[in-house]
Amino acid sequence: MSKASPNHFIRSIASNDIKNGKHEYVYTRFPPEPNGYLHLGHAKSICLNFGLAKDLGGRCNLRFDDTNPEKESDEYMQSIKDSVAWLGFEWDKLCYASDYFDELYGFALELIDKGLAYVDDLSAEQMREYRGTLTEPGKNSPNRDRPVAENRALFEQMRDGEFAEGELVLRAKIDMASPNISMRDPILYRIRYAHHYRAGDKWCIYPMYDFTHCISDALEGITHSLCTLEFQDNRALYDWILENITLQKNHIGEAGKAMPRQIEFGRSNLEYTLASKRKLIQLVNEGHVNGWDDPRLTTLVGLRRRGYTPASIRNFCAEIGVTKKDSVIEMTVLENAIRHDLEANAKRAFGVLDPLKVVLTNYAAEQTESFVVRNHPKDESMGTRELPFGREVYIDRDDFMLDPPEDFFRLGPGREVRLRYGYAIRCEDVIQDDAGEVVELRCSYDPLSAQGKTADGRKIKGIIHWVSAAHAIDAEVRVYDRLFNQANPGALDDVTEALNPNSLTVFDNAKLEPSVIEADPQQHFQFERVGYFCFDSQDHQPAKPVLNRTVSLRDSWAKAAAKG
RNA sequence: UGGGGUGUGGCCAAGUGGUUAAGGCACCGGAUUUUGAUUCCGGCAUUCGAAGGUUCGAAUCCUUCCACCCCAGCCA
Repeated sequence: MSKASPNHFIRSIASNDIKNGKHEYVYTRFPPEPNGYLHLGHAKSICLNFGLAKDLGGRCNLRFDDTNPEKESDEYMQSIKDSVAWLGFEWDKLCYASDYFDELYGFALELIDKGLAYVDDLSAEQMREYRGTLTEPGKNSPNRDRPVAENRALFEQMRDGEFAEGELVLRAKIDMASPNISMRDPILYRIRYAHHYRAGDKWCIYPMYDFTHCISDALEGITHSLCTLEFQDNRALYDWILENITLQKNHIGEAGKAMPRQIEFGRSNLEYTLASKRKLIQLVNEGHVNGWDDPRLTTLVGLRRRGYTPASIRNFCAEIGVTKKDSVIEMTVLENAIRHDLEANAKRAFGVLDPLKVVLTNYAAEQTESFVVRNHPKDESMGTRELPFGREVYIDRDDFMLDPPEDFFRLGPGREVRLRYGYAIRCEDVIQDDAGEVVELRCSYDPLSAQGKTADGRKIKGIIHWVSAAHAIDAEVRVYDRLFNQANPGALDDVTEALNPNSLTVFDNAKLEPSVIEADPQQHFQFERVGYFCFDSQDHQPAKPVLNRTVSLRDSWAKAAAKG
């Protein structure tokens, strides 16, 4: 269901603003801080911002909100650019808040000159005391009425490096008694002697988010500034700043006939996953996962490595909607999105994860043949391939039971199944080792059972996949399960308590049909009856194939079996 | 207990005073099937956080109450 742009409250606001002539077109921005890797939550924001602009004929910038040099890096910035592009979006302009540092400084001076900002020397602790509490108003700083000229001189000295970190800050002069704590003389600039990954060492004062963001929006001509719910209180400050500085006409932008409007939407969390950067870093650093792109992570790089397609993530985002309510999405929604995409677009192949050897005792030892099979059961344009067959084949251990129940349609002693696209076989003998483990099956095949028919017209209910032993390619296949066994691991102080010990299962003796290895390494497969797979982007080599299971196929048998 | 938000089926989510409360995911039936997949068809909220009220008529308007989330970084 590639959803055609569902309507939601932000879309309604934006299209009304165009209809009413408030703006000529919509102009949005996706404003990440380059201090970590993007995850599924960011994908929602990316799809919202870029999608809105695309659908309404507007534009969208990628803007790095890089005002905190100690946490930001070029590596993160590059990765974010890659992920946005990978998701399939093109930014109108690539912007950096750090490119506005000169202008921002100028606006700060304007506020000082208007008596709307002052330099304060209260310590962090004192400032916290002066700020008051949720229920009590704050009180004015003794520096609040410092003369304009002095403020200006002090601020310039701050910029010139004449003070130590933490010694002075620039504050807006608003209202220490405001019930909205964001308005209690918020800090606009702080001193940081840190190297900025883009601005270098040019500055030792850096603007705060609230001061930077609204002005960046205005400078770019952003019409709709979309952000998450926790910024609702900050909106008053956003508006206050823009109302109190002098923007040139072109600052409001070619599109903008009015100031940008901040609109907040709810975050979406996925069950059994983590979005907190801090906790993700812990998992990476402590080695619980293998890097930011571990396929069990819902980082965009992780999902990509796992085999999720950009379209599936876009569809997922369309599916979950945009509202003013934080939501918790079930894992099946994401899985449905990728299954839906890959069902239509992935080539079929045979792969056996846990091989059990089957010898066809009445098939000549030297004989081989091959079957021409379709790459997709419903899409002829995906072509055909040749599937080699011989006396020995591998089947999946799951497809055999020593003492199967009646409704097990697969192989068991004396039972008959069809090797998909090939012959019907009957299990004549089971070979077990000393420990009782089944190590081989001796079967007879019915030479008259090709093409899905049988000579006597008997129906064969069970159909299983297989790989010719003589032609099989050895591979390592990694099968993933949820990383956590609790729906909301983020609520835990120590997320490692909720780690699922079985989140990764390695099948290091998997057998694949030979056509798989000839494929484009970017390709996605469906191993019939098993799931969707892709080559691992880090560890795969043609001589030593490594694949990831993106997601299993739906399995109503397993579901029924689990229910008992 | 200050301010800002949110409450529609298991999870999302349409709906903005007028016939039986969209749709997706999940779930339960059944059909088709050389993937126990896909596809198809059917079922799945007398009820919209609760209680009052207005109205011929309310999930939609009013009142009160309840629950949950966010805000007291020189983070974003």
